[in-house]
Amino acid sequence: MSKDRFADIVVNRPVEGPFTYSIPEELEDAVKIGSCVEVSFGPKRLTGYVVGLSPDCNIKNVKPISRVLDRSPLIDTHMLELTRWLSKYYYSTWGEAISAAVPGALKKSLNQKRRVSQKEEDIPEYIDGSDTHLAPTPEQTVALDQIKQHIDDKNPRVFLLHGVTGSGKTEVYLQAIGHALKSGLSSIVLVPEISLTPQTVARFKARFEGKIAVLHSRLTGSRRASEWERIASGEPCVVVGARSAIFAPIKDLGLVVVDEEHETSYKQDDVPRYNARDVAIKRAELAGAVTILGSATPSLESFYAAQKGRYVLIELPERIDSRLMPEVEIVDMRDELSRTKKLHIFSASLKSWIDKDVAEGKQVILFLNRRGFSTFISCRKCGHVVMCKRCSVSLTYHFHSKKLNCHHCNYEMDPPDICPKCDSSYLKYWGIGTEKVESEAHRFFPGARISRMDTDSTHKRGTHEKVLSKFKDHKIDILVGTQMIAKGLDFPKVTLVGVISADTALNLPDFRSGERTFNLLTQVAGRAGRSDLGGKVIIQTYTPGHYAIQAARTHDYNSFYGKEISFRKDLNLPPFSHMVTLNFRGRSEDKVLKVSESLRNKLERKNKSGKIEILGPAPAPISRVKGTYRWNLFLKSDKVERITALLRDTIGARRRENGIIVTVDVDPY
DNA sequence: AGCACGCCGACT
DNA sequence: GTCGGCGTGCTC
Repeated sequence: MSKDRFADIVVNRPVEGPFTYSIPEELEDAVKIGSCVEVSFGPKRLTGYVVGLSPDCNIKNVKPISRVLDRSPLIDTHMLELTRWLSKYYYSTWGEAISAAVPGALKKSLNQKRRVSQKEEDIPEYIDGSDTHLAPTPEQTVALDQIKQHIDDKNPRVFLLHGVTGSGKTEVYLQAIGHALKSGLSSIVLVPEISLTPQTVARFKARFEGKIAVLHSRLTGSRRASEWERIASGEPCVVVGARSAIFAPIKDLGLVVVDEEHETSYKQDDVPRYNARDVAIKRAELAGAVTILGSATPSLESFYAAQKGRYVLIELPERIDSRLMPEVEIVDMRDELSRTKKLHIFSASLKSWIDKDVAEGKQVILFLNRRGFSTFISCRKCGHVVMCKRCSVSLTYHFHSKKLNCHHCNYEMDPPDICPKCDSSYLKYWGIGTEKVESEAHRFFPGARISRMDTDSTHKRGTHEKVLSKFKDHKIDILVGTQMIAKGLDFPKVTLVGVISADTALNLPDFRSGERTFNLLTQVAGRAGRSDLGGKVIIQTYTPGHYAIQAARTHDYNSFYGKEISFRKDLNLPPFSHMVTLNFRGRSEDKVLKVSESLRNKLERKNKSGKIEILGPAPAPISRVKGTYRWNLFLKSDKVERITALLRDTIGARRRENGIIVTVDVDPY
């Protein structure tokens, strides 16, 4: 066999490769498939990845590889295959996909001296002591038997574990992971970034001491690199991490767990715009590993796949301790308005429940999905609304800073005394945010100890933890907050959760608003009644009849799913189709519109089979941000590949069209 | 993505 | 006559 003297290399740029470079003799032994190398690319020196080797090439002016950056390849052939798939599916280049899969810090630390990794003599053996486990319920036993069998058979099935908080999903994960470890197989556990807390990690560490590797986005560079290398060493282990942990360099993968699979934080918002849940399924498929998706409120996509038999559905219907679900009361704020002739933040029912619970020494959470004091100010004479100069959104009044603030570009200004349009002095502050809820709570419940938690209140480091621990110690009676307080927190003395308005999420211009609202309400409601004290949830809304709200009241996922899926079917929305969003951005709205229209026409002409539905251009939900205009095209089809093929044929890897920035988002979330 | 090249409008 | 706008094309 002749020597491989040339290497195919991809780079982290939006250019389709690979590009061929020659291998200098002195690098012959070091350049392998998966190697990370430095090459001169045009006028620049870039990091590239070797994706192929060959003895000859037919390109005239081949440049040599400058140097090799790693000792042994960072990426194995499985990871090459996965990133190749990812780049095709999510419409990025291969180099960009590989770059997303290899942590940046690792690339930098490659050439630094390595410390000899510490010997880990004190690792206790994996304890399979069933004494530390809760006795499995019949549902758990059935689920586990199936999962274990599939792990043993290297059968890459996807299991959808549907169960409320406390139904024992984590126990199923832990035992499945334990089973994989016994066979020498590693696991990856994906959790949403916000859930990657010391408490979560501790739960896994307690069971698999010494075998846990944590990949957190806030790990320092060297720490991240050392975790990466430890995983790559090949010892069976359990990787716990957020989105990018799906690329952990595990050798023998037996199981991938995606907890809270419906979470939007699994979607990366820059190139490559992948969804870690779907990458997880693909990775498991390539490795012959089992995937477990877990959620109390599965995404429509996943539940539909389970209904169709593509995934195995496992229902864990009861709370493991058979505690009752909290009672949910819906308050129709229209009645409230016509009865009192005034707009109150707290309905009569919510107010009396807060009074009662605080008096009884219990705790209350008040939830509102919106920061600030007043969400907009407008003129009573001419109707003018004070807007951000650069964005198409109203400015929110913040009480503590006494400023108007744009929630999109963070622009800040002093509130005007007179209407900027007609000079009248009849400016009225409208709309409620968490600040207003907090101040009204002080007014209505003067004896109570009240705190607020949202991104405004927790800017200073540590404030977040301080408020939470004060709440835990019951030094706070009423906690007001945004979704920040909706996730996973377990406060046994919280007996009442008030949702100030369920309508903020419901009225967003997005086909997933119903799903988001149901998820959010279910999540928030789960904060109440986590002890024998019981729980009560009060949801205030102007649209009490909406099925997302009604289903949240009865804790009935199936009823929600039934309504939502028929709506999706009627409009041919996911999961009945795949969607790709094209976003056009530029300083001239005229040009943005022209470019998007001309691309629409081009796509229309090439869409000969008519199997792709093209919608738009339509202004983006926030049509102007920081002075740039944004318009969208929506492409729908049965298969993503049909759409991306059409795009490759029209715009290729180009991300700019006549000076307008074009971004492609596959399966937007 | 950068960056060079190249072709038409308003300036010393 | 040229300076410079951005539209187009290339990177092994």
